[in-house]
Amino acid sequence: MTIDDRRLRERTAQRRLITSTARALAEKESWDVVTTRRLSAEIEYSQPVIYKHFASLEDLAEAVALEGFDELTDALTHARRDASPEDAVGAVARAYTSYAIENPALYDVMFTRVTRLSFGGDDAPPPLPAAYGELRAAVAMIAVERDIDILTEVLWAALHGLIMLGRNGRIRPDKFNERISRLIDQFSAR
Amino acid sequence: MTIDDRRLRERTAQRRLITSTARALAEKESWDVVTTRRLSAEIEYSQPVIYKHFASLEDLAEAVALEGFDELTDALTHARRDASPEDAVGAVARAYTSYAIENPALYDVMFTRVTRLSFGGDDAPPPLPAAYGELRAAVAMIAVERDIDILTEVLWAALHGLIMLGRNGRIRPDKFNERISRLIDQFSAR
DNA sequence: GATAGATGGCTAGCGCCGCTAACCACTAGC
DNA sequence: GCTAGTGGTTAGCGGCGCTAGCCATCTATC
Repeated sequence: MTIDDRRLRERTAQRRLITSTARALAEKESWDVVTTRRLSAEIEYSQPVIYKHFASLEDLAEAVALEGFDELTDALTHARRDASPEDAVGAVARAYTSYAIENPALYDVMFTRVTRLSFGGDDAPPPLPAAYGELRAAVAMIAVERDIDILTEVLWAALHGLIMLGRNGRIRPDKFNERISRLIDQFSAR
Repeated sequence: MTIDDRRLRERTAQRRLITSTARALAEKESWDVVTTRRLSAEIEYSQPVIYKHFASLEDLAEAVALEGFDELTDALTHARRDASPEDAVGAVARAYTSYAIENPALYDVMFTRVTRLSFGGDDAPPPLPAAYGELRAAVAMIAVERDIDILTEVLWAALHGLIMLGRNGRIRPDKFNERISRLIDQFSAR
């Protein structure tokens, strides 16, 4: 089966070439330029090759987004592990926003471009509940008598909102850290 | 000058026909179907007519978005006026989310599709700071010793995040009111 | 080692998109 | 009644996502 092994290896390598090139291109320029023609030029294969791996450009974006959720979960896990229980929420929140800011195009595809991915149902891809779980575990440290899930969702929404509004110039570009601190303060209260 | 008057009237009427048709079409189906061809069919004029009013489809979307900010400001103003000072933040927050949920496509174009609109600079179109001002005025009622702008920005981000995450199935579809209540509670603390 | 089939990749093209050039009918003013 | 100008049209350019159909090369069988 070594021949089939090699073929599978080559196939997955080509798939990774496509996703990583798409991601890099989006990060370097924008998702708008990630077209099948441009992408095929970047990977030095013709357009139909892309469709051997993904049924549509939307599917490709979804695959990239899932990679992002894996990475994000890793970042949150490390942040939580390296912090004391009472600082966990703050550490995780800062790790979350850092990741979003350092990978704007990726964050964009994770939360704005791809809308098919759902966190809730039983059919949710594993990386999504995993990322949520990290956030939730940190929130649990300070929840006291409050509903952990409600609190997690609200905190998450606030972080997401700060990132999105900040990105589009809807709130002042500076003062980002002040806002995060204020947010954590408010959520630690009571 | 009655002839020029009539011409101006007809011209602004046609412009309004375009923007309102675009908005209705987006709300009925999606912004994806608001193409120059489809839109021209809906308004029963040819494509180039659209370009007599707007330099690009992006400009048209921007015009629709600005209408949205005007309406949103109105909604917030009324909510604040009809509430007691201590309930103002909650009332405005609920009015904000209601407006977003009742006009999903419009909210989408205001905050996601159109990214050129900036709130901060001196060149910001009036409707934007106006909407922000309403939110800020409500927050001022409960700010006590906290920085009003920081607090407003964080609250706004949280509302925006709740709307966006809720819309894409990233947080549980029910429990929306619980989250808003939790948010207001946390921000009223201290 | 020749042959038949499967595999990986290509070219070409369909129907759409945003946007524009060029033209035409009609209106308004002298 | 002629001349401008205005409001509208048709036709087309380059680019888009996606697919049909073809070809070369590699694999497995005899």
